[in-house]
Order: sequence, then C-alpha cells, then structure tokens
Amino acid sequence: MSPGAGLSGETVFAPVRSQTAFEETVERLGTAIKLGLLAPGARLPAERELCARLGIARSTLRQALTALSQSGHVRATRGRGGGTFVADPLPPAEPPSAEVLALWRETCDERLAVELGVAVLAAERAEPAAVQALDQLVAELEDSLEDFPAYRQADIRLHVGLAEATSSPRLVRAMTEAQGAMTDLIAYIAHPPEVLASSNEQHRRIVAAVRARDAVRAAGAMTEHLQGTERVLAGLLPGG
Amino acid sequence: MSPGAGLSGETVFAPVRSQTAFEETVERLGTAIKLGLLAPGARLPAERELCARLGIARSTLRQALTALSQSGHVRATRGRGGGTFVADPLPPAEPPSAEVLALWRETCDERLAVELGVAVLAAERAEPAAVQALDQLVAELEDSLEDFPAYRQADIRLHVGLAEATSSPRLVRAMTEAQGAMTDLIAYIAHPPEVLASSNEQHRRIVAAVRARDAVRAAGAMTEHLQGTERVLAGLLPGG
DNA sequence: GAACGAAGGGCCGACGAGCAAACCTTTACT
DNA sequence: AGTAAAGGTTTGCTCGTCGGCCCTTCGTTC
Repeated sequence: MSPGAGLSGETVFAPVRSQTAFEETVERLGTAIKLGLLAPGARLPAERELCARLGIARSTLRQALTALSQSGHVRATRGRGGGTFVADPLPPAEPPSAEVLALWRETCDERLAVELGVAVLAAERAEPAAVQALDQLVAELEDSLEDFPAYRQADIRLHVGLAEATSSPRLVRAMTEAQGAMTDLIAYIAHPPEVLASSNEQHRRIVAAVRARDAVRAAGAMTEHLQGTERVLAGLLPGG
Repeated sequence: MSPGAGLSGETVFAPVRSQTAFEETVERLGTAIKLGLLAPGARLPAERELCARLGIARSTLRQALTALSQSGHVRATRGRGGGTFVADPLPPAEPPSAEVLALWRETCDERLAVELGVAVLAAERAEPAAVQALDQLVAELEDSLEDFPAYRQADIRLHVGLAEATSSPRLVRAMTEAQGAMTDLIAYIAHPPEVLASSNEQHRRIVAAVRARDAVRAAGAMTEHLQGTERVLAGLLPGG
C-alpha cells in the first residue's frame, strides 16, 4: 500500500484558484493578441456580439477591454465603422515575473505533454489541406530567420496549426495556453539565425512525419525540437 | 497568410466559464474520492485547517462538504475525535451525462497528451524508489484481475504514481483530472479479466521502460496501452 | 443636410458568491 | 467535571457580475 502520502496529498489539498470572468477574459484576449492569433490592426467583434460569444455581461467585457486598452494592446474608435482593434504596433513585452520564472520547468513539462500529444494525434489525423498549410508556414519561417519577433509569431502559428490539425478544440486551447506561457519565458532571449535555422529544420521534420502519418517519428522530432528550448532555458535560469 | 480563420478563431472567442470556488472544491475533493486518492474511511483535515490549505473561507468549504455529504461521498461526525471522513462504502457511480459522452474523444485526446508527457518525463527523471513503488502497484494489479473496481483503483494509483515520478505538481494535477474524466466514461463498461491481464502486461512494459530510462519505449508502450481503452470506447459510443 | 443605425462609452440597481468573525453543540480525553 | 477539538450556525459585509438603459460618435442613406 503506502499510497501517495507524497505529491498527491499535497496536490489534492492545494489552493483552488478561481479566476474571475474579468481576469479570464483579459488573459484569453491578451494571450491571443500577444501570440499573434489576433493580428495587429485586426478588428475584434463588436462588444455586444463578443460578450454574447464569451458568455459574459457586456460590462464585464468592457472591464477587460479597458484593461487591454490601458496596457496598449487594443484601441477603440467610436461611431459607425468603428470598433475595437488590436494595436499596431504592439506594446513591448513585459519581463517575466518572479513566479513565472520560478515555475519555468513545470511550464516546459506541461508544454511537452501538449506538444507531444498534438504531434501524435496530428500525425494520425491531419488532412492533406492542413499539412499543406503547415508546409507554407515552414516556408514563411525560413524567410524570418533574421527577425526573431517575426519568426516567433510564425512559430506559434505553426504549433497552433498543428494543434488545429488534430480537430480537438481542447488541444488548441491547451496549445495556445502553453505557447503563451512559453512566450513569457522566451521573448527576452536572444536567438541567433543559426539557432532558428536548425529549429526550422526540426519543424520540417515534424511536418514531414505528420504527412507520412508516422506518429512515432513525429513525436521523436518534436521531442528533439523542444529539447532545444529547454537547454537554452536551463542555461539561463535558476534551477537548471 | 490566411491564418486561423479556422479553429483558433472559434477557440479564442469561446465561452469563458469561470468555475466558482464552491464548484471547484466539490470537483477536487469529489474526484480525489472517486479515484481513491482519498481512501474510503480516511479522515479529511479539520475544516478549519482544510479551508486554510485550499485558500477559501470556511463557509465556502462547508458548502462543498455539505454537497459531498448529500451525495454520500463523505460523512461527518461531531465532537472531539470527530471529523469528516470519506464514505465507506462509496456510493455507486452515476452514469455519464450526455455532454460527457459527446466529448469523449476530446477527453481521450487530452488524456493521451498527459499520459504521453508523463511517460516521457518519468522515464527521464524517475528515482529508483519511485520505480520500485510502481513495481509494487503492478503486482497489486495482477491480483485484482477478477475485480474490476479494485483493478481500476490500483490502475489510477499507478498512473498518478507515474505522474508523481516526474516531480511536476502540475502534471500530477493534470493526470488526476484526466483520470477523473476517463473514469466517468469507463466505470460502466464491462472489463473481462483477460482484457485486464493484457492491460497490466502493458503496465509492466511501461514501468520497465521507465526503469531503463528509455523515454521512446515508454511513450510507445503508453500509446499502445491507451489505444486499448480508445478502441473499446469507439466501439460503444457515438461518433466512434 | 437631416435622419438613421451601428458602434463604443458610461451609469446604476439587483443579486449572489465569497469572506470573516463570531458563537453554539457535541463528544472524547484527562 | 473540565477542557479541548471537532462540526454546525448565524450574521453582516464586500465585491464581482449581470442586465438594462441612455449617451456620444460618425459613416451611410435618403
């Protein structure tokens, strides 16, 4: 016997984190903007429509939009033809907080799980059209080796695209959250073009494995891909 | 370009559902009980201590305990030496709701990701002591082939134990949630001893791979293990 | 150029979740 | 008998959220 007097006891009674609707909305929209899922200059749905889609009251949505507006991620114009638009250019990213840094390994662990699961399922299920879209993203990445912010944006689109190829909304959500957490860690690290080139070489292998419907190879290539990031972080952050 | 007009747009604006502290507590404790992480007859910490650990007010905790008491998962006795105890025996499981059934594939997808990530990381990190504990659980499972409820309990302990071996609290949490969701689906399906025997054979291979620190083999064995469940569900549920 | 309509902006009242701090009741140990 | 430790009860307050209403802005349309 002697079951989990270990971690599981700790885990069951760990604090419950109830996010408010306001916080959750700020995080959802903010992450989507920072990740480029909502492109700079893009227009959000009208408030009255958006609050319905999000399942919250308009006043709550407006709190969130006000916060995002004050942080400079969004700007609103009134009148007909107006609306709420993603800022262009985006405000500079903020440095990661101490808590985020302290938990970086767990963040990577969670990301590993999501990415690995996505790689396997994408290999099993991806439609040819989806694979083609992924191909194009790899090509775009190849053109952005000199520009890290642009590279990272396309990188995110590729990983999220992989998640979309699984047709599993929850995995898409999980992937965007994982990428959001990773971006907080990665944004400040210099990435020379050679590193990006080898990273994109791994992308190519992942997509090739997906096209070949070879889940094992996809998982292997993905593992290798993630190890790159983790090694960089381990060298720079405490507890590495 | 043509970025995610697909799933990601849907996902960004999908409803935010902020669970209340009350709901989250009921789910946390209820899941832990149903999964056997809190053994029947076990005593929970005193209310005054537990609410502090969970980071909620005592009145909120009591709402949750009242709900769990009414559903028969918990019973409370007053006076010195009293306390709140996990019911023994537990109430019969309820049949899965229509929503749960409708999303069974996504549930399996999420589980796949968690289990795969856990298998890989456990293979990289598991301490010898943890591996030995896993060995013992496999042995216990071997003795429960005739008794599905008992088998399932030990099965959960094994999978959660694997997660604990990664030393990543978030993965432990993710694993308990995934197992909770799976239990809702599995509990009603008849599992003949031969099926359980082959399932436990796969457990043995997974643990062996972890001991050998062979992440690739661990992932492969885990994938095979999960496919068993998924094939059973695909045969019985809609959308298979 | 006046009216319309669609968009964001602002305001207020009602409701319910959650919190905090008491106090009551039961029961076993000393 | 007394005390300590547990669950049970009550009360009042705060704050997030909802829902609705009206205002302001400004292209479009008549």
